[in-house]
This record gives sequence, structure tokens and C-alpha cells, in this order.
Amino acid sequence: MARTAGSSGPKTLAAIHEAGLQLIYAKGYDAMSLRDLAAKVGLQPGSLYNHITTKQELLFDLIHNHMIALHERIGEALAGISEPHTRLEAFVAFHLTYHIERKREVFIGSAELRSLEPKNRKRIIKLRRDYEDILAGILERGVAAKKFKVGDVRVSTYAILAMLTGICTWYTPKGRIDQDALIKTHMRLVMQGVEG
Amino acid sequence: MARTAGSSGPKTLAAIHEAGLQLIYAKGYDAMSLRDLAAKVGLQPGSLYNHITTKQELLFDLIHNHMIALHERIGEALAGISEPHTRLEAFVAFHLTYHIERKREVFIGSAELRSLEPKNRKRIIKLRRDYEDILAGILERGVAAKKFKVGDVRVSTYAILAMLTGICTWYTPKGRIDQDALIKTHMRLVMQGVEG
Amino acid sequence: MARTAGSSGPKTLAAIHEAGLQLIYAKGYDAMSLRDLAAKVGLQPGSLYNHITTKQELLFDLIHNHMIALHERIGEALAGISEPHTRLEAFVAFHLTYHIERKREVFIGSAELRSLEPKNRKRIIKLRRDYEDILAGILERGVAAKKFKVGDVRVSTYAILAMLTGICTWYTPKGRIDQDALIKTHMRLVMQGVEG
Amino acid sequence: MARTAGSSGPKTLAAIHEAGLQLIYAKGYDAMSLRDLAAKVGLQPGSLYNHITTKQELLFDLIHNHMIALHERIGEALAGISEPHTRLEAFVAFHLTYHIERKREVFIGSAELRSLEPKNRKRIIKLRRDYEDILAGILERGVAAKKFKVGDVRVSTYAILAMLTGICTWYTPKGRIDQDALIKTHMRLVMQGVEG
DNA sequence: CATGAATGAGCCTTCATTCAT
DNA sequence: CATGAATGAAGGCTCATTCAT
Repeated sequence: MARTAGSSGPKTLAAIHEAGLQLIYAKGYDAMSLRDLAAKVGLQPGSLYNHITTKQELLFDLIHNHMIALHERIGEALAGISEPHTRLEAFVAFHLTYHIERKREVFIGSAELRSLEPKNRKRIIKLRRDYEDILAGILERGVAAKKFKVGDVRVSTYAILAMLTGICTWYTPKGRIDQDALIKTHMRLVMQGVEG
Repeated sequence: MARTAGSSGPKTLAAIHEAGLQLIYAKGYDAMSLRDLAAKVGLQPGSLYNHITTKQELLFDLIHNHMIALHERIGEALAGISEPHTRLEAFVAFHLTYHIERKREVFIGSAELRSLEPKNRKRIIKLRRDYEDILAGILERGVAAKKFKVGDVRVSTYAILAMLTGICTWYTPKGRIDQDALIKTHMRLVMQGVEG
Repeated sequence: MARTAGSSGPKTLAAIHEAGLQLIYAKGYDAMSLRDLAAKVGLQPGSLYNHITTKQELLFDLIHNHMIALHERIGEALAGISEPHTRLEAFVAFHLTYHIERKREVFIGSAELRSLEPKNRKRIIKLRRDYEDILAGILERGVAAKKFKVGDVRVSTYAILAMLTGICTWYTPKGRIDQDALIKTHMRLVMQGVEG
Repeated sequence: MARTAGSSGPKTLAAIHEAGLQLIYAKGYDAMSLRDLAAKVGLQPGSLYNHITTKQELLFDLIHNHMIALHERIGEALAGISEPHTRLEAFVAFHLTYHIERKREVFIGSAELRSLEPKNRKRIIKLRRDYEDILAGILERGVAAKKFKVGDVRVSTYAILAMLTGICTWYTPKGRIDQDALIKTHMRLVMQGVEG
């Protein structure tokens, strides 16, 4: 049969990405079959290959797109801010906001790292490391300027990131807590935690 | 062929559990095949079924055993301590120590929750909730006694747990950081973070 | 590899059904593996699943198709005949002819009832009961009209059906007996057997 | 562990035979696993091998025992009877009675012929043929003596045996029909069917 | 004799992927 | 571009059977 009326390449790819996010978030990469994915998009499994190259490449694209966006947005969020306190606050606020908005991408980006082929995994880990370094840099300069006091900087970086990223695993916008309260609570824990 | 000379049920089961932990930690539950597992233990795949009932049940047992142990040990760790500060310190120290020692169990216990059947998942989540409540209780009583000040107690509980549990994803005993430094760094972040 | 040149769904399904009849007739449902079946059709085992849903469903379809055909054909065979003797003769002639032509389906339909899941089994038994009732009805009306005399009608129904169906287990067209003689011999046993 | 108090070789074998009859009758030979069988007898699967040599041999024994008994008993039932009518009546009465009493053995003996290895199958088929010949002989001598009239003798033999044996598939002693009525109904069908 | 632990073969089914149509 | 039919590999699990204990 020929192409369904109204279908179009880019739109279909976007639908595949969206369906992929949902399914991988819900079931995991291994547990999602391309049959599941095709069904959700309204295609036969074979037709997916007009839009993606392999299942693995799809996973990589999903995570990679997210990491690139993360870098772009953190750049914007910190632009023009130099004072350590303000900079850390901006980082925390941005990180939480972004991780709430895109919790599926974030969750997949960490939970499915294991499912990436070594080469792909390395590329993502490099990007993640770059992102971690932003926070590490803030802490370092704050410590150097006697504004912050922490134990080990790298450990503190991981600890803070783990704390902030944790919301992906439990936050739902329908819950009791609104986003402001969420940010305030975390902000206090972080800012007091690094205080000199 | 029949029973191999020297084989024994409990020993084989222990070997299966140990190999299961390693493989699920390294590859994920879905990605671990029972053929992998059997090979690691030195058995034919079918022989596993003399010791486990299903792959799913093995996963559940691994996680459940860990949760039960966690509860036993936190009980011992907090026994006889009532002052909120000291209690929180004891919690942090215990949690980190245990999570370093049993990072595979802990990691699996959270990453593979998704892979548990609903009924099994519910049982684990209940146990996890009970554990979370211990920390929440400490914070609450600390706040009530004006020893701590936090935003939302439940959110702070999740945030602190996420932070402390994070080490499972990156810590290796062979690294630069020794366990003492690790605990000190986290301890400072937490204790200052909740300070009034 | 992809679709083989010239392959077509309906043709392949028909080939699967034909091969299934042969194998189940020869070895039994349990003893027939889908590997056997696939090999006979010239496919890889997994490819069967482009045409069937499960092995069990295949068995059901084979039997169900046969029962439906049986009902259609007996309807045609008896249409317009009302006198008990003539009607019974028509029944006997049809039943034997059909059971010779489709001995594999008939044999499977009774020998493999055991292999059907309860729900499927119930559906087939219902159809079989409807068919039995046709003969029972003929006998009943014949008895009421004093044309036949039998002991218990239901028992006689079963007995006659068992007798007529029995040929499936031994008749082969290559044998000594031609189809006409076969029908005559059975016809005499039945018609005299119910005579008043 | 050692032998259970009170267990004893021959008793255990009898229990295995009884359980085997039940299970094979209910599920079929292929569908019955030795695990099922062992469980029903209260043994571990491996222990069965202290009493049987193989699953196949068990099936053969079950069927063979039955065939031997059948021959012994038909001999007794016909002893001293020579007149064709009386002899046929005795055959019918015996066959029905025996097939009601031992419906599981009979059913298995025909349904599971397929499951016997060629060599075993041949032995059983030989015994069955001998039994068929008894009825064929009665008919033949009846026809020669102008007491019976049938179409083809061999076909009539098969037809009558199929009819009489059919009860195994539906008769249960708990039903509406008592054994006497059952025999009377069949007897009339047969005796009238072969009447000159 | 019974047990429990093992083997090795095999089973039904699912899957990512390919390609003729 | 989409479909439908195919591949070949692999997956979880069951089974008859064996034999050290």
C-alpha cells in the first residue's frame, strides 16, 4: 500500500521520538519492542526503518538531543552571571525547572546509559561530564573566593546533582507540591549546604 | 548427567544470587539472559530451575533480601539514639556505608523496580516507603524541636535520600576518594542543609 | 532477510494449515513441534507467526473450520428430505463420504479435543453436540412415526456416530475396499439396526 | 533421605501405573510429564526410575497389560459357546462390560498408539488384530451358516467394534443411563444389524 | 530405595531487521 | 513511504533422564 494520506516525513519522525520517549520511560529500552513503538505511531514495524536507522540509534538520538538542549539552555541560564552565590542559585533553579519539564528525557538519559553501545555511551558521558563541570566550576570558584565551603568539590558536585536530579523519579505535576515550593526547598538545602 | 560431585543446593543458590547481582548491575535485568547467568555459575540454563522458580522471582528475591537487610541494619544503627542531630548523623553515616558496601543491590533495587511485576513492585515500594519514613521522621522531629529548618519535609527527605543514594552510580573503592572523606563531604552538605 | 519473491500471505497460511493437518494427524498435536511444521512449509519457525497467533489457535482453527464445514454440508445433504428412512440414509451416506474425504480433520477433531484450552474446547463441543442432535432428531422422529425402533435414542445416536466415524482410523483409499462397498456395508448395519 | 516408612516396591509400581492411567487418560501421554506423575505418586521424579525403565516403557506396559487381560477375559467369556447368535451376544456383552470397567486403559490403548515407538506399536497392533479376528470369525461363521447377513465382513467387524468401543469416550457411571440399558441398546443395534 | 542436583535437547515465542511489492 | 512476509538469533522455560549422596 502507498503512503497514508497526510503523512509526512518529519512529522512521522517526531511522532516516533515522542512515542519512543513514552515507551522507554515506561518500560525501559530493552523491554520496548519496535512493534510496540510502531503500534503506538500507527505504522507497521518495517516502516519505522524509513525514519530511523536502528533501535540503538533511536535511543542515542533521544538522549543526545536532550544533552545538547541541556547545554544550550544552561548556557542561556547562566549568561552574564558571575557572582558564585547568584550563579549557583541560577544553576539550581534552571536544573530543577528543566528536569521537571523533561523528566522522561532525563530519566532515560541516566537509566538507559547502560543500553547504549560503548561508542555512543562515551559520547553521552562526555557531554554529561561537561555539564557536571559547570557545577564543579561554580563550586570551585566559590570555594576559592571563600564564599562556599565544601568537603571534596567533585563529590559535592555529584551529591548536589544527584539530589536535584532525583525529582525525575517521583515528581508529577499533579501532586501536592507546586513547582515553586519544590525549588525553594531544594534551594535551601543546597545553598545552606555549601555555606562557609 | 546427574548431580556433580560436591554440588550442593545452598551453595549453588548463593552463587546464582551473586552472579545475578553482577550481571543485572552490569547489563540490566532485561539484558541479562539466563544463559548468561548459567554460564557465569557454571551450569546449564535449565539447571537454574533447580534453584529459582523464575527469572522474575530471582529479581524480586535479590531486591527483597536487600530491603529486609536494610531495615534490620538501620534499626541497629539508630538504636538508642534520640537527639535529632545525632540521629540524623547516624542515619547519614549508616546509609552511605551500607550503600557503598552493597551498591549493586541498591542500584538494582531502584533501577529495576520497573522490571518487577506489579505485585512484586508494590511490596518493594512499601518497604522503601517505610525506610523513607524513618528519615522523614527524623527531620520532622528535628523541625518540631527547632533543631532543623527545612522547606517541605517530604521533599527534603527525597532530596537527601537522592543525594546519599547517588554514590551507588559512581563510587568505586578503587578511586581517589576514601570512604571517610566521602562521608564527611556528604555529612557537611546534609547537616548544614537542614540547619535552622 | 525480507519477503521472498513470490511469497503471499494466504497461500502460506493455506500451506501451514495443510502441513498442520498432516503432522497433527501423524504425530499428534503435542508431538508436532512448530519447527517440524515450519520445516514442512519451508519457513523458519518464527515466520509462522506472520500467519498464526499461537500453536493452540492453529489447532482450534483447524478443528473449527472443519466443524463449520461439516454443518454447512450436512445442511445441504439433508435439504428437502423429510421421510425418516430417506433422511437417515442421506445422513449415513453424507457422514461417511465427508469422513472419508476429510479423515484427518475428523480424526484431529476428536483425538485432539483434549489438547484444546477449555474455552476452545467448549466451543467445539457445542458444535459437535449440534451435529449429534441432527442424527438424534432423525431417530426420534422415526421412532415417533413408528418407522424406527431403538433402545435409548441418545445412546443409539452415539453408537451410530461412533460406528460411522470409526472409518477415519483405518480407511485408506488405496485399500481393498472401494467407497461404494464401504457405504453399503455401513448402510445395512445402520438401517437394519434401527428397524422396527 | 532414605525410603519412606511403609513404602514397598510392588505397591509403588502399582501406584505409578494407576497414576499413569489417570494422567494419560486426562492429558495424553505427551502432555503428562514424569514430574506430574511423580507428584501424584508422592515421589521425586528421579525416584520413578527405581520402578520403571522409561516413560515409553511405562506407556507400553499399561497398554500391553490391558491387551493381555482383554484376551484372557474374552476367552473366558466365549468358552463353550458355539452357536453364532449366542456367541455374538456374548461378545457384545463382554466387550461393553469390559470397556466400561476399564475405559481409561481402552481409551489410552487406542488414542496413544501413535505415541508408541514403532516396535512397541507393532506388538500392540498384532494383539489388537487378534482380538478383532475373534469378532470377524464369529461374523464369518454366522454368515456361512446363513444366520447373519452383512456386507463386507472385515468392514462390519471394524464398524461394530468402533460402535461398541465408542462408549469409552462418553460413558460415565454417574450418568442417566444404567449399564443394562446401555447393553440392551447396543445389543439391539448389533443383532438387528447383522440379521439375515 | 529416595532425593536433589545436574545434563542437554528441545519447546513456543519474540525480536530487530530486511526487502519485494 | 508503507506494507507484509521473511530471516536468524535469541529468550525463558520444561523435560526425560542420570547419578552422587
